[in-house]
Amino acid sequence: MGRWAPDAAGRLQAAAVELFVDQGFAATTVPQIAARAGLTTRTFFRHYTDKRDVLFSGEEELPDVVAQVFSQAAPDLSPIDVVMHGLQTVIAPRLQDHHADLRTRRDIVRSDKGLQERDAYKLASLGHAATAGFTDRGLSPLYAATAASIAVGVYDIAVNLWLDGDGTPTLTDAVTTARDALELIVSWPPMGNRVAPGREP
Amino acid sequence: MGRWAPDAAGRLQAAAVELFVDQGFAATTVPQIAARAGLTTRTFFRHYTDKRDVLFSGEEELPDVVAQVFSQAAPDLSPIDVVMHGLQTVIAPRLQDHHADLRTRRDIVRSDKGLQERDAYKLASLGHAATAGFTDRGLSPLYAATAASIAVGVYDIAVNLWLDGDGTPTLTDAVTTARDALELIVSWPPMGNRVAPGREP
DNA sequence: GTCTATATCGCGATAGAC
DNA sequence: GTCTATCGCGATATAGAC
Repeated sequence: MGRWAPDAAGRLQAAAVELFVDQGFAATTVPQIAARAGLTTRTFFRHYTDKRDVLFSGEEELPDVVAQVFSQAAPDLSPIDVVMHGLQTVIAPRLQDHHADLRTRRDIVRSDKGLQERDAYKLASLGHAATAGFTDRGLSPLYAATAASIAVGVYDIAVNLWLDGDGTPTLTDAVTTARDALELIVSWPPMGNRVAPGREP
Repeated sequence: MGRWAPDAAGRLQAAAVELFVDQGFAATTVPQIAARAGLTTRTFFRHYTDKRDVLFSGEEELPDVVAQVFSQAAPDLSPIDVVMHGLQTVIAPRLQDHHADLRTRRDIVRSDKGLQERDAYKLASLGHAATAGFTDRGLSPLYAATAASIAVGVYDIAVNLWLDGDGTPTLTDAVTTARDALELIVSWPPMGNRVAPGREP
């Protein structure tokens, strides 16, 4: 392509993030974004379905990535180990080099309710993909949904834990931390069997 | 009797649901909804912040309900038991008489991506409220977020399980079923090679 | 209640790339 | 030529301002 400057989508995204950081998401209009990228409003909407979408590009692949995780996981792994295997070997490597960008993105998302909605939806979509993957492995709908819910929870908590810090510990470490927390909460000693009452393990 | 027919919000909601079922969410305009309720577009937006909001009224109270759950729970309950106690004694009773309406609503929500986004956001908001509740009980941020994630997962899975059926088994039964599934998945006997090193079973 | 900004999208035209 | 990305115009509806 020669008539047009290359990577229109990328330029639009860069322009959008700059403007969002600078003047806020709500105060930024699509015409502003398009103008800064040297394009028209109409072209913006050809690359992104709406104004929020510019912050979520690249995440449409995630369902495919999830499918890839399940196709690679050994058939005799426990559901939790499938989750851990997928997060450690496929998801974490995709994110770990973008700590700063992801943190900037998280700050923008947190500033606007509409973006938080889209973010929550993307997480739920991940869950649906995981449910399908577990169903393919032979789990019942109930167990598949449960395992997927755990997967989404561990992923979300781990990523946010990782973004709260400066990148170390790594996302891989955070995933393990989140899984350990999950197992601890689920196996929290009932009040009758508690050895050391009142102590948070 | 005043100058206006009573329960404008209720009439708007009823009109909206009828139109959504009839012609779909996207194809229904706010002026249509308002006209069917005998009101103006402006009045619609005085009662609901946007077109989607008409399907989510009554859920703003949920964070308050969650706070109520935590204030009522015995201080020595395990996190999971707090979740179970809250779902069984506070949440389930509020929903159990609206099986048919909630199912209609779920069908509408599933028909539109924007509604699914709002739905996912509401669930995430519940999670934030639960995180705050667990933090108030003295849990660390990590454990509070983990317990809240479990709470949201059990709630979501239980409600959908309940709505998949005809109302029996009850929502209370579904909550127990969801918790049992969670414990089974988490304690699934390990069978394969571990990806993450250093874990003691 | 009225007025208006602006998000969103359909349609036809255009300008190079192959 | 055909294909694809872009442009320009315009229409509609949401949503908020006055």
